[in-house]
Amino acid sequence: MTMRQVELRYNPAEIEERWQERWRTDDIYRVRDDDPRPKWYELTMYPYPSGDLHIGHWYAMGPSDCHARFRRMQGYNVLHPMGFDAFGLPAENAAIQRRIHPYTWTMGNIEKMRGQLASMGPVYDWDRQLVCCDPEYYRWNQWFFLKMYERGLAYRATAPVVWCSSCNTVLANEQVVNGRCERCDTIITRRDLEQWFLRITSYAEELLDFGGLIDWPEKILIMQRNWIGRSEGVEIAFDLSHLGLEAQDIRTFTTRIDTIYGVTFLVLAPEHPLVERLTTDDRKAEVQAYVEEARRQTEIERLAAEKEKTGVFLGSHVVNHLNGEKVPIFIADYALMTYGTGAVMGVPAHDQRDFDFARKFDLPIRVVIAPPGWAGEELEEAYLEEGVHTNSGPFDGMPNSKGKEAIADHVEAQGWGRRAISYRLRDWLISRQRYWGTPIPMVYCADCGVVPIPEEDLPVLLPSDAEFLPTGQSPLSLDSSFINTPCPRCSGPATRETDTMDTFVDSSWYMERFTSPGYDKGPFDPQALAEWMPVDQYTGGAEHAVMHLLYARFFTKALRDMGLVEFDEPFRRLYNQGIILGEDHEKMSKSRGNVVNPDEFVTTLGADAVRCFLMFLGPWDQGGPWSTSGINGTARWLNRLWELCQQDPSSLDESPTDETAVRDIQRKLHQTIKRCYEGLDRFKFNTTISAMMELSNYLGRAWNDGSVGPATWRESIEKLLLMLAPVAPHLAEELWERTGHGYSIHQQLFPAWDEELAAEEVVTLVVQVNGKLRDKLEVPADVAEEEAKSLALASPKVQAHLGDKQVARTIYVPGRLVNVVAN
RNA sequence: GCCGAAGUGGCGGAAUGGUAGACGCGACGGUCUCAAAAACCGUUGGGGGCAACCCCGUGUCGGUUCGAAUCCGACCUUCGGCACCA
Repeated sequence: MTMRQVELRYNPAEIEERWQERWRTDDIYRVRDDDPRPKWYELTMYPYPSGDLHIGHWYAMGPSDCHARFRRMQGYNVLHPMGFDAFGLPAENAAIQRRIHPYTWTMGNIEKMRGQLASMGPVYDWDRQLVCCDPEYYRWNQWFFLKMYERGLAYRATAPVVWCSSCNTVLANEQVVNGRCERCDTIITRRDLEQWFLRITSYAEELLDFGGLIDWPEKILIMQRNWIGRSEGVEIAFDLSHLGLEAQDIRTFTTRIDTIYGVTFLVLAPEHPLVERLTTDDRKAEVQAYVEEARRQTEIERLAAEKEKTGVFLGSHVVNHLNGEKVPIFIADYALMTYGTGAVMGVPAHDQRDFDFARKFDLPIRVVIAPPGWAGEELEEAYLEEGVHTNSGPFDGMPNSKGKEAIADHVEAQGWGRRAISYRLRDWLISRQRYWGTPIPMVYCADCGVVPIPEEDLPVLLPSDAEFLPTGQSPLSLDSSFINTPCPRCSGPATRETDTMDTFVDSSWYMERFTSPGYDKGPFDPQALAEWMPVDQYTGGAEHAVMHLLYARFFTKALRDMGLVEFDEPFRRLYNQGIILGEDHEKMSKSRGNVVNPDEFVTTLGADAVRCFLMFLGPWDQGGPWSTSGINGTARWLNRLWELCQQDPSSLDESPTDETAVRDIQRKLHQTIKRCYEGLDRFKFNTTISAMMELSNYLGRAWNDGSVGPATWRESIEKLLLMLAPVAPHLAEELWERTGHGYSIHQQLFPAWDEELAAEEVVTLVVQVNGKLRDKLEVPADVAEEEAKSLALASPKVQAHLGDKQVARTIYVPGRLVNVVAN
């Protein structure tokens, strides 16, 4: 395929490099905390330093840089910083595979990416760069951890954790995708380990309150709401006292207490602590086999398309307090130990899963909520709708919506249970069996137990001489000089925690660190924090809808309760850009061979052309396919601007005779300013650029006609360049200089528009007959209704279409349309 | 299965109750050139007509309205997210 390419009249590489150098030496993007202008903090999610700035990064960062530049031109003091999410697994894999230290690998990548980022021509103030593998950064991770530990927000627990045998690491539940490791796609297994957790669940209720957010996509709020998964119900006990065990009952959680009389069995999660005690001798072998199977099953279960219900009877029974009935106890993998109490009351008539289970095991299906017109016949499937209580003792005849409350009251009065709220959200597992992360600042002493490292001994540094084994075992756990340390409390021999923290800890507070990145008396300078936070506009991919954003919100609330910050939410507004696809409209991937390398286009067509095309290709939030011929279009436009803006207006006639042409060009100019202002304000980059293209086309025609004077021309070009500045910063600066303006265009305000100049004097009045377009009339914009209607009726075309029909009514939309309704 | 987003020319898209297809790509025709590329000018939703013009057209079917790409209902398709949540 031969690719035709624009031949530029200018050398973008030369211009861009020169201006980037100039901006750097003049420090025009330095951000000052004490600037009197109103502040605007615009943040793009910082990238992982993979070593290559791909087109996806450009798509995230180019338009957000443009938006930040627009806010500068609106007169804000804009903080738009950049840093690197520098801890994480790939560095460790590189260490294992290529014997490069993760630090060396990471810092080398950062250097390379800084160069690539700089080639975009962004407004980043590099003095504020933040790299979270820097000990001066991660010491504060450790400090926060200690603060949380003090307040009971960090705790250690044994938990069946998800294990990826390929990454050799524990995964958070949230990091498992369809039973596979999110990162490497390996099928996961399970392991029991002592882990550190952060108690995000204590903030579940507050995290559901989005009141402090201004402009977040509804979609993200829905995802977070579903993720937290609040449900109201009743925790109710089933009696075990007849068995003479130390456990007197089994507690279950239900949202359908109204169906309690329909319980015909009980299901425990296979991992439930009571399983062993409740299994009768004759069932032991079968139960044990099932438990083992279930633990292994995470591997298999997701692979089965439609899973049939499985389970095993334990041999014992519980008693339903409400009707005194004995019902059998099963274990089944559809009961999850991680949700509710790990036990489910089985109501087959009114829950589809229970229904399927009962069918499979031949258990009774008792209707307790009668469907309308039900005459006692058997159900074909679970009945989930509203109905009237039946087979429900004293509650018979009551509508179940009422019964729900009445039964809950009864249960609470009898002391069998209580109303409760259950969340799907689980605590945040932060332990990672890895080297390349923040060491968890804890020590284990034989005498004193778990002892936190004293604050003054932070940071606990990662040892630089760690050994990386090809097995992927945690280098810290093999490093005796790291592990062995005197106990901070008794000075006796002790060992360090060898786990490091999830990298989401780093990103939970980095936006605060950006306000004072060099500060060493605390995680951030309280004054700078007060000046800048919260982030006014956060942008990034929707893939972080839940985890990162929820963790950062949690951190902020926890820090607030420690008195460290004074706001409730870290990100006031959020905007998610879409995904840039390959030229074949598929997701870019090496295996598809459709990956676009931005550097090639930067070299040949310039960063401005790449920025422009990424913004032009479609609405930013929808993403869309890259197009190699499409970028030619934007390059061609910039090329035309190069020519157009440098036309010498002194050759134009000083006193143009064509007053209308002058008025028309002013109107177009002011309409364009308005459209661009509003477009940039709302991330509508594609239509903003279209508007500028329309203006430049218009100016081009005016030039050819010679219909305007030099003053109008100069004003138009000047304002066009100002509008271009956030979009194509290099070219705008170059042309600004070449048109005799003072340095720098990036310290100018965005042009204002004049509503009167933008207003149309003559409008096209659309004339319809019965809703079909029949004529167009040029009329004054302020035409009166009666005038418009009579003009419309007088139109010969309208008359022709009316024939001998009677005009029933006439609709008038001021300045737009007349619709003649006739029959 | 559930939740969410989206379906408009050959392609990316514009128009969020009032001229469907702005802007751009591609294609076609022309200018320039020995020639090509680039650049510049013009045409470009489909069908009919010599023409003025007419008919059809925004995933499908129905509805509301003087008027629907836009609002409502049902369905189909694609993409993204979550998955036994008791």
